[in-house]
Amino acid sequence: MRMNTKNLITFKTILEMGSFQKAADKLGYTQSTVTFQIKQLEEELELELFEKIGRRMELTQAGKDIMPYVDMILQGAEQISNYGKSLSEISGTIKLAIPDSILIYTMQPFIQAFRHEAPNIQLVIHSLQAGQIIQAVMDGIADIGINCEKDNYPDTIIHNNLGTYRILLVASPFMDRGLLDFVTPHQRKPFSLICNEPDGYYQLEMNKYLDKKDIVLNQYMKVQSIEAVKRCVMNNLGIAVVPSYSVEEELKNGALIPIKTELDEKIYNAIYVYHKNKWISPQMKLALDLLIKIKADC
Amino acid sequence: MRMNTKNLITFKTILEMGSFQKAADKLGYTQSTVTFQIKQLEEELELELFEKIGRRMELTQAGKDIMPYVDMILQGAEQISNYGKSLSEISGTIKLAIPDSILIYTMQPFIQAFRHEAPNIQLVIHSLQAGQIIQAVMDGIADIGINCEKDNYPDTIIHNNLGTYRILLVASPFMDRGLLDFVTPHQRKPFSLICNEPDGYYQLEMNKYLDKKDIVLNQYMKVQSIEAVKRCVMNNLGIAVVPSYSVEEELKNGALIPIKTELDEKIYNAIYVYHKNKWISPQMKLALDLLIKIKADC
DNA sequence: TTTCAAAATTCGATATATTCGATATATCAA
DNA sequence: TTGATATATCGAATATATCGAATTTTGAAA
Repeated sequence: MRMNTKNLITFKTILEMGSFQKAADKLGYTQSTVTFQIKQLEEELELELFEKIGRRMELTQAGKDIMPYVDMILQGAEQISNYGKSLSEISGTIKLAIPDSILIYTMQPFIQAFRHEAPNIQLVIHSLQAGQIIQAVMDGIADIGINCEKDNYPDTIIHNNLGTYRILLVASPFMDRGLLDFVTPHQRKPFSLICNEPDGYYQLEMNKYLDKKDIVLNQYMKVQSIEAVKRCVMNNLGIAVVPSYSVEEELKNGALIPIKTELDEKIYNAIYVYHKNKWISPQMKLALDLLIKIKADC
Repeated sequence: MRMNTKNLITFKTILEMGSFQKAADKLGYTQSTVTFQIKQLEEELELELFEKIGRRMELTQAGKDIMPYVDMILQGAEQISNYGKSLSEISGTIKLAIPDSILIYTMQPFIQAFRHEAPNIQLVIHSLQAGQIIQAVMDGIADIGINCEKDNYPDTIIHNNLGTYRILLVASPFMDRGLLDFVTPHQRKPFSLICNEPDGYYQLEMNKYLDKKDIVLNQYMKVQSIEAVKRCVMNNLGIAVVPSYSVEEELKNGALIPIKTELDEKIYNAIYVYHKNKWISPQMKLALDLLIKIKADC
């Protein structure tokens, strides 16, 4: 039952970095020290943690099974080391799983608020395929996931809606209205599609739609930010695909106009999910509280 | 964030034993080693754990505050060290708080079953006043409490009924029926009150009743076990106060007869309680499962 | 007040544990 | 086979933990 956090941290670092050598580099040890520490840990726990598969070290079943308890120990140690510290001082890590690109924009207010409230908590963002989010949360790879699906969760997963939004195609009000028919198929359009993330979710959805309709635009134009996208569209440099919430203001005051497409009705949800059985650390509580707060502000 | 279980165990042992010296004795260290370990722990955690109040070491507020996390760490370590072991091999401690004496009898089947299933889990039984049970569970002094009250629990406490029973005054069927009026006040009875636990709950309740009625018995007679009590009563050596469940068989076959008192209607409950926010370790789960199983068997 | 006993602390000596650096071994791919 | 990559082993240097003896602190008894 004798055990120390140093060896456990080395153990976790090996899993994170993928090799003894890289863990040694990260932790400032030599590789032989890491080998020694793991051997010592294995003796202390009376368990084999790794087995050599070829030139790779792989976690044994026992190693996988004890992970929740290793985390329990390290979490406990982390909480103690944060004792008495204010929100702006506490450290730790929160791992978010977010489906590729699209939702980053939605999450911006959250990420900013989080960094502001607790600058020392490391916010690790895994960008994953939408289908892998739940798995990541179930496996404990991510503490919190952001997902699009509204239903169909296993009951070990707690989920809450953060808001709904639509994908819109927008244009400048000075654009020739005759060119804005995006329903009739087989067209060639003499203007650009402006975007900031060509591989983003909106973009891909819209591309699929345009492909299906065989509507081809002049060229693609990539700019830095979604703000830049909007300004370009307002200056009639082309049209753009945007999430509805990002252009609400401009649609209201007429700086931008929506283009009718058959994608109009497509509604998306931003849902945050986390594992039911996970201990909610103060760090995680802060993240969840902020998600709810940001939602209320919208 | 560097920390080891050795120092934490020493820390916990000091609290348990009440002094550095006793902790050193228990753990097989010298006193100076314990001092060193605590000093080291304080440096690692960057916290003062003890303050000298006179010649006594008292836990600081910080010391109290971090206890849940210390427990979290030691629990985690315990689970790892139990990994792969069968139920009969796993170790650990479960602390029960039981109101003085009375319920020990009711708990006997549970205690036996528990010892049988997991002989290496130490079952610590705190005998407390009924009023202190909830507090003990809330303070984390006890993992599971057994209580008599049916309602009126704070919502941090989970409670479940284990069974109900009554207090009975029993006599031999050969006893002169004329002597068995325990309702009319101011009587002197020419026989003994037999009991095995003079300070037990039943006994005290019955004493109160007899005092109020001013019914005085010949003498008190103390025997070893509740089984002995029953045998004495059957042999007409006197009468006894017993919980109803312990004499069901004898009442049915007529070996004993109930004496009518105004206590007849008094119903007691055995309720087990535990803290909602506590992590339910496999050891604790076993205890809770057995409590439910024993209940079902009754 | 003085004295005593029960605790905790300090400190030097020593045994034990940790880390490094160099080298050996194993595996895969070319 | 050779080169690249990865872990294991071993001895020496260093750091840490423990003990035991002497010291200090404190409350209570004389």
